[in-house]
Amino acid sequence: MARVEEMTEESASKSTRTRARVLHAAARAFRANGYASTSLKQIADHADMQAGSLYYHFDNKDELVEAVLDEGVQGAQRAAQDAVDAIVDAADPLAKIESAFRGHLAYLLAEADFAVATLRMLHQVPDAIRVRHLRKQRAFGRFYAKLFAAAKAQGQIREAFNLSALRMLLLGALNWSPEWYDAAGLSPDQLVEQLTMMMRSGVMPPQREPIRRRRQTTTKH
Amino acid sequence: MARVEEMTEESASKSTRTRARVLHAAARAFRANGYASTSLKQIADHADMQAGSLYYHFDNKDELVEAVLDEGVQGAQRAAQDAVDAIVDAADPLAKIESAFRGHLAYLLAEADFAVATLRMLHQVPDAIRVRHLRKQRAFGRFYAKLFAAAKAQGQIREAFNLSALRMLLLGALNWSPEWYDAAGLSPDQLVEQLTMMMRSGVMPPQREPIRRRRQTTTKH
DNA sequence: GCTAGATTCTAACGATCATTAGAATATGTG
DNA sequence: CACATATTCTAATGATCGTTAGAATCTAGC
Repeated sequence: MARVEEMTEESASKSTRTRARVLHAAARAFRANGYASTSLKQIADHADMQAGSLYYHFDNKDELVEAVLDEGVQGAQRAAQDAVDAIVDAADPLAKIESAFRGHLAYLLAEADFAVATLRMLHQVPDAIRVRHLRKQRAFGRFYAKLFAAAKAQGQIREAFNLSALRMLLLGALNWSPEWYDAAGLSPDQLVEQLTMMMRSGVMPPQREPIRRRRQTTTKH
Repeated sequence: MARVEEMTEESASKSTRTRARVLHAAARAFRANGYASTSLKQIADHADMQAGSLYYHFDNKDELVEAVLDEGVQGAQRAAQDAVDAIVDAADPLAKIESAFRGHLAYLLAEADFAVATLRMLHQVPDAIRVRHLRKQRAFGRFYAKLFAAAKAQGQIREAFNLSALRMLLLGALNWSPEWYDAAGLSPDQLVEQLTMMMRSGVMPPQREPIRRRRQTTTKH
């Protein structure tokens, strides 16, 4: 339950610190190879132990992977929540969403082992684990849903938008970014700025004539 | 090389048709369980054969998974390309992008076994396969890059946008949608409309005063 | 430094799985 | 029908891996 970062501090007992070391090793290995093709030996190698010794800290592979999943989703949620709490301007809900995105993406890119492993392994883990994990992910979804509902209530999102679809599209853009992000280009905050710039006002330059609405585009025949 | 749909036609030889059946079975199994934890027995069950018989059509598991990956990326690219070719209005590059999105997403949701298996397995397959697959994916990326470059050249995308980041964010939104899409809500085309509506003009209602630009939002302390 | 408890290691087990060789069967053609 | 070829099946092999039990080692408090 405690945060992984806390578990690595000196004050923690040896057992707790070793457990955290194993967890990081597991996250790294799971991120690289997925669930099934990551062997306990690989994890143990990363953690400087023998495979059998892992069983002193975790009952089995499933419990280990579930701990990684938990940290991945809860870490992202914590990062987004903290970023929202830092926004004081209650009159600008869109700014809260943008701040959540910044915190969220910063976690995705910084703690990429946990975050990416979590996103990638969802469909590889045993059913019981996936069901429990999806519950936690939906809680995270509700957190964002509230932010979007508030923005719409304040008139910052047009009626034409389906809030659920809009939210999932934007979160998809975020969640996918670790797959291609390369620091050589933009910083994480600059990347979020690209996303929020589009979200707020779109990509097109300001136009004089009313925006051309098109339901169906011209097609050949 | 031939399209999978063609391989199921009566005209094709028995071997070719069986190969297509195996490919579909593999896509379904790989989508559900990922690469490593999908056994050849599971694939064979879906295809009504014995595991050993698969080897008459494929040299090994790797060749089978690579065929699935190929179909997944090439099918999506074909769908997007065909949709673009159907647009006649060369003066509206954004309309081409939107049409590509429609074709692309339609494939993602319709041929979900291949498309989703491909997206999910990228990081689970052996290195050599992943390297080859990434090459094909980058070709698909260049296809979209040209569309975006044309839109910017025509002044449909503001200078402030980083074309590469914008493209990857939007494709991320698309690629992620099979993870949550549920036909109960919007149709695929309606979903793309939500995305393109945001892309063109953003979520905010038209405003009298100039759009408030904010690089940094107010934070506590 | 002795001792009990905590932690890690070693060595084996049983299960699963990709792969293979050869036997068995199906198919199309004369 | 007969035969060659194409296709599928059966059964076994070897490798990998999660898991376990018990021995070995380390650690903290007296």
